Amino acid sequence: MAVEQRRRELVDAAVRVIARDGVAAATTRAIVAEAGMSLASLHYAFPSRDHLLEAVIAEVTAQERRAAEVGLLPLAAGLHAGAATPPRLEDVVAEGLQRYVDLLVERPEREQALFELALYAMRTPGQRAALVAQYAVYQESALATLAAAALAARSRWTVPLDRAARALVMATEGLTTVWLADRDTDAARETARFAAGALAALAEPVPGEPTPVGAAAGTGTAAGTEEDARAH
Amino acid sequence: MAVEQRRRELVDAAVRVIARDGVAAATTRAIVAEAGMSLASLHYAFPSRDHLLEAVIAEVTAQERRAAEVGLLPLAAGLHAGAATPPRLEDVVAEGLQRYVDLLVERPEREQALFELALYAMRTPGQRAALVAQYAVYQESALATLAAAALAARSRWTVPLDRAARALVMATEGLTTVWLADRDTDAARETARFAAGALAALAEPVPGEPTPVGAAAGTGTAAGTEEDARAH
DNA sequence: GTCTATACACCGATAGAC
DNA sequence: GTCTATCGGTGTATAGAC
Repeated sequence: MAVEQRRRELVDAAVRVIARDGVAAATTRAIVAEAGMSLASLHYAFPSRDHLLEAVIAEVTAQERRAAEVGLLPLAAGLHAGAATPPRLEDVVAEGLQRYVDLLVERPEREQALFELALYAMRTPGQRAALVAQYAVYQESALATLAAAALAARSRWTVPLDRAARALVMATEGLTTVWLADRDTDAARETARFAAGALAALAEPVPGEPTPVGAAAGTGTAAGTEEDARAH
Repeated sequence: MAVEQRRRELVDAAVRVIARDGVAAATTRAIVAEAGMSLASLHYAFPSRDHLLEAVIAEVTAQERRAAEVGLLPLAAGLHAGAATPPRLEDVVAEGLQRYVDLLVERPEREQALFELALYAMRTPGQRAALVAQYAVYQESALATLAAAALAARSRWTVPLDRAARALVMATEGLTTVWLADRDTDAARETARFAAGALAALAEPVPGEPTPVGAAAGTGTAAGTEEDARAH
């Protein structure tokens, strides 16, 4: 087997173990058992466990990026469709955050694993770069999402977009942390709506465009917005 | 030595080790070395490492509660002083969040340790109760702080207070997570101000009271607000 | 390249002398 | 109550046969 292929399989196996049992349980033995190979193969493909985990962080970061890009597609599609009365920005953002909560409730292990990996990276000297890259992806995704959302709602941001994006990342991280602790989904949805309103207040309608009248909730066209903003 | 005293010393030692080196490094041996006692003493005072860590979580939770109560004092003092023109609620909340950022920048190990303990509790079956208690304290502290802040700013909340409190907890957790990852203090302060504005929008001035005119920033009387909201 | 076997350190927990 | 000494298990990493 090619070394590259073996590396990929090991990383995938490590991702599964970490999601299921946590970083602490992701021992070299547990990972090779999951991958169905021998212990020595791991040290042939990677010089150490830390190097393998570094590759794991890079891989999940890349996955987040892909998920964010895919998540933007339905939003872009919604742009072409409804040219008459655009949805309210608050509703677009809220819909996206609700989608994110769906994702969170559906696969909490993934979010928890991402947190554990981030904390592991904070404690491990050589992993800071990987950690920074991870959050840079969150920030970029949030930025792209907010830009697309404003376009869909015929609005423009009244603050520098990176500031709004950072606020969205903060909200998503906070939402995740608290939900992981108390598992109160209803409360999380409420808080998500609050965050959407707060973010939407940072934008204004573009003049000379058709403005949304009333609550344009449920148009459905602009769905799928922020599962990407943080994607996980 | 009394067993109770020994337990206290072990818990304190464990807190120091965890803050310095993380939960994974808080082995029984590392803890007793920090406490300056023998390995057997730990198992005399606690039946297992997990039981000790449970006591650790309870202890830091109690510390958070005390920190929150102490943090409310200056706010209450500010109430008596400035009866003329109350500060704007947004400024009161912002000031408190800035204080929290100060705390975060000053002692990041503590915040990181709290996250690690929370994740440990999520993974360990018998520790869910301790985890829920931890976040209940955050929620209570946020609630008390927002109530006091509204009083100081002669305002009243237009949404159920527990909803606003949860939003504050979310903001604080998100602020912490992102800052721990990227260490961008300026961005954190900016985001904190955004969160303060968003929260203040959930309240309105109490009619028949003197309303604040202009930006009443820098009165200083209502300082020390939310280091308590999440306290850590 | 891939395996088995193993080195060596450290883990949580306990036995048993004092 | 407190200690030293040690058990059984598991961790990462490697040696060496194939």
